[in-house]
Amino acid sequence: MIDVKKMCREKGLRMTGQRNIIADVITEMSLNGHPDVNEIFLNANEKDKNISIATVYRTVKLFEEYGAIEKHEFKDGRSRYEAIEDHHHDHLIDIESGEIHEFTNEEIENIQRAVANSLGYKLVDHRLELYGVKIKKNN
Amino acid sequence: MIDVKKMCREKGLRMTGQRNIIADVITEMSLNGHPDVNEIFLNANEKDKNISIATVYRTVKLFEEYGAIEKHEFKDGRSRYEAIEDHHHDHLIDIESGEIHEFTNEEIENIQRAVANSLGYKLVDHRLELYGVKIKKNN
DNA sequence: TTACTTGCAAATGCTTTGCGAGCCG
DNA sequence: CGGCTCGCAAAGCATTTGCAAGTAA
Repeated sequence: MIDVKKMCREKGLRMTGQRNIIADVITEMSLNGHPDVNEIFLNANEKDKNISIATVYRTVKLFEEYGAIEKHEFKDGRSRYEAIEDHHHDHLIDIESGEIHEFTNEEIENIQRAVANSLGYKLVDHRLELYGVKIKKNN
Repeated sequence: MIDVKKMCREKGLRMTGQRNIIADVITEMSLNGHPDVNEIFLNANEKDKNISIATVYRTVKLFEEYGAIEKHEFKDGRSRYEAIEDHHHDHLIDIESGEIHEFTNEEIENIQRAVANSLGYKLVDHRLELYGVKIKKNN
């Protein structure tokens, strides 16, 4: 996983107290999840009462523009974020629990590129989300 | 493409004047696009001034629940709809023009199912969108 | 110092909903 | 008739933004 604070600082983003805390919170929460803005806000605000949700919105947008975090819009309506990881991956969402699993599949990536080309396009972005229910073993 | 009006009627949905018009409009517009609620509203309202946007929202939700139309939420923020087609397909969106192309790829479908299974899940839904830019021939 | 940031509250944009009137079966 | 629908306007929700005060470099 990349270092959000470091990357932003190196790219010239002014790192304020709020931004540092928000970067820490996102990094931390990315370890086991894909937090939405409100969850990020709650955690950040706990560490510094002087952080508003407007700042969280402005900051995640900046971090995303600086290529330090990634935004996802799954079917639950809100935007979720995670620190950029070293390798690209897609997601499988448990529609019963909301649990999110990551997976990588090079084959799908290749076919996507081929499909885009066959339609006369250069693939610049994509979205692949699987929605499923846990398979129960004993029945 | 399925017959929206017929399917809803057969499944017992009360077909009012407004619903019939909205069904017609969506069927028509599905022939060459993926209209959003406002576009559907503008067309429907033209045929019958007595159709409000609230009714369009309520109606597309119903049609979707009755399995007659499909809802898509691409990265442009609003919901887009299209009459259900005979064969499943995914979409490639031209990020410059907004143009939407449909494609089918059985291989990707199979891999998705396999990936879900390998994670212990039964695939019940998925979302695959490609975003690209047109390849220009002469340069 | 000086441009960039922030918190607050107001404004957005899309979508949903309460309510009383109207319509379908 | 009786419940389902409708239009209207108000309400919701997530997100954005104007502004005056505060802050990093």
